[in-house]
Amino acid sequence: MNDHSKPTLDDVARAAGVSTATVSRCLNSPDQVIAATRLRVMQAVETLGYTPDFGGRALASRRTNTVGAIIPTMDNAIFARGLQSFQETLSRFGKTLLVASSNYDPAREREQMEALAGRGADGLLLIGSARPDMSTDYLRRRGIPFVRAWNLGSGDGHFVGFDNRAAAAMLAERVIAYGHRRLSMIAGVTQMNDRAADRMAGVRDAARAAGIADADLPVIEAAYTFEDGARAMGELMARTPRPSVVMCGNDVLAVGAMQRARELGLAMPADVSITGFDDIDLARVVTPELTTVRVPHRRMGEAAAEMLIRLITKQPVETHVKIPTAIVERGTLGPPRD
Amino acid sequence: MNDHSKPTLDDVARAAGVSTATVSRCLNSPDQVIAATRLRVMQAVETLGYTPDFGGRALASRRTNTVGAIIPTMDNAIFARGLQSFQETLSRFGKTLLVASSNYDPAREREQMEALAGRGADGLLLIGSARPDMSTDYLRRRGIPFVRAWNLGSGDGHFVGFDNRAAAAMLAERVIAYGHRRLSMIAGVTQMNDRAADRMAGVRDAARAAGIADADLPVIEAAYTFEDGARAMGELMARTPRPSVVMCGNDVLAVGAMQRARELGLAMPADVSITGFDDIDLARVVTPELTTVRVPHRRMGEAAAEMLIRLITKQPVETHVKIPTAIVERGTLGPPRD
DNA sequence: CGTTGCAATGTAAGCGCTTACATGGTTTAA
DNA sequence: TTAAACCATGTAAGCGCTTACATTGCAACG
Repeated sequence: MNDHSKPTLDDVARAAGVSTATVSRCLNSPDQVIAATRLRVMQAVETLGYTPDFGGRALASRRTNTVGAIIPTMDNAIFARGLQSFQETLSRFGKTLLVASSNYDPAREREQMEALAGRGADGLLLIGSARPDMSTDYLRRRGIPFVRAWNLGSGDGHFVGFDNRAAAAMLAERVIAYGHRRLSMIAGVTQMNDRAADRMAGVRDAARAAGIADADLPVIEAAYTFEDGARAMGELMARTPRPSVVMCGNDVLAVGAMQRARELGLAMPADVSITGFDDIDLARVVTPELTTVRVPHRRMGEAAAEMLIRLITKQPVETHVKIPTAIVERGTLGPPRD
Repeated sequence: MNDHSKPTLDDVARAAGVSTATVSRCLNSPDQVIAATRLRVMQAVETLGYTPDFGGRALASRRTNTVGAIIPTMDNAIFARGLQSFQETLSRFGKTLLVASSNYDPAREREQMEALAGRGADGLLLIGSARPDMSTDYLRRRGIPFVRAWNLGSGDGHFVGFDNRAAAAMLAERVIAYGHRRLSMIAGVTQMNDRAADRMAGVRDAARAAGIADADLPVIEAAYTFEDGARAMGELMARTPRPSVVMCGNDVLAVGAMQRARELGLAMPADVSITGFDDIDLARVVTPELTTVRVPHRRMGEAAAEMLIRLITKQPVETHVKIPTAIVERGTLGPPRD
């Protein structure tokens, strides 16, 4: 207590007049220790302000009850919701979540994998499947189970996600059904991001099926801030002929685009229609409310957690869990003016 | 490699034909090892897919280069920006950030403290200073330095933040200067949240100074989602006489309030003025753009990181760093109709 | 009353790493 | 030529914990 370095199991044992084994048992399986002893030990723990050292514990017991998640960015709401329920589900199973972010950079993601593996993560959650094989090989070699979420990979491994391509195509079909022929798209950066790439591919699929020429579907890739969306919108609106609709790779970009549209004095959807993807809270906050694709993030987070736990405990498990999506029509999509 | 359990230092040493000490040196102070040996070791590391075990390393070296942050919630953007620059600054100093969230619950915060302490955090970032003394005592007893951010405490310890009370008062003065006399407020939950409490106190200060009766400043506390803000707005607008301005404890609540105002067919600022606090990205995305208080989150994050590092390395350090705030007038504040 | 069995506790061997110290080989200076 | 100095590497002792196994004490049984 007056000693200024942190107390150890040994200190507690000495204070309580028992062996370190007994203290350890008190903490980990209290019913193996008789009540009187337990009380004495707990009191010692309390007065010394003892907290077990995680490193020592992990080293000795060879398990950590920790799982890691590596997300591209914490800087927007896209992953927040899903991660939250991932974490809630995990904690129902007594696991702790460690979150790291990769900034959409595969090299950084790999570093984070090593950091989490080194910290003893029992399993990992990754976003999407666009990454060097080296990275997943590393996890396989270390025997660390992982699930990939937010999209549906085709190969080996475990996925819980949705069909970004089909959902985007469906939305594009709806757009086309409104009579739009001069489409355009603000996609997320597609490199090393299969969600963005799939959404772009889906829109292209639908356009092609409707006989729309590539020239009538200009695509600009933009990073993940309002700013980026706004900038792309500016470029798109400067084109002639001007697109009558701007389909965005996610809601953040869409809101950025709306911002710019307003600055340009363009009414939505009369002058230009805009669509998003994800249906985050933001979508219902802007005026008019955003037409977008609803993705059940909470459900996906839960499913991912359950899958990962089954993997860790070596229970039988599905490899591909598909989460359904739905188009939510609100105020930013309407027929073109002409 | 074909062994399915993770490789250890020993495996690498054996593969490279050196001792574990040499491998360790290769990893931690490569210049102490001759190039030829180093190359051999690094190759072994590579082919085995070795990653040092953090627990073992921490145990042996008694340092972790890890700092922890406990934030109330990841669910909204209020802390994201500041945390991001906190983390960037930290990583410039070779430290890793572990983030935990407390859900605004002091007991949960305490648990997280213990979890992070157990994981060997060299220091901690906490938000605000409303928490049981027991919690900070615990950190002091373990000798773990911590800084509190987002507000300015008056007591002992280290703080980097801004004067929530003065800033809120200043904004309220501005509101009053526009001619408003029937104020109202949607505050964050003030219990165990000094930011929310201070902002409320600030508004009250200004109202009192202007001779506005308490009855003309109804206050509703709301949690931290759009929904909560909208609900509170509904209640406020149902009162008679109806307040001419709604000052919100943060931008998220303000945006929720705007949403409800719109549903009620109220024009802003003609029918009702609304103000926020924080100036997160969201504030410039709504229509009209939100009048709010700008808080330099990035700067605060940096300052907090620097302070914490000085604390950890036992360099001299200021105890109270005040970050300035500014009112940003945009479109949601105007004179009252009458 | 001597066994047996069991429950509570102690003993001690590591878990994977770092590092003080020991060792041996090579260079340098006298 | 030899001692001193130095460098690269090895040896081995722990860091704080868990846990298999050993020990103890006591109740229950024949």
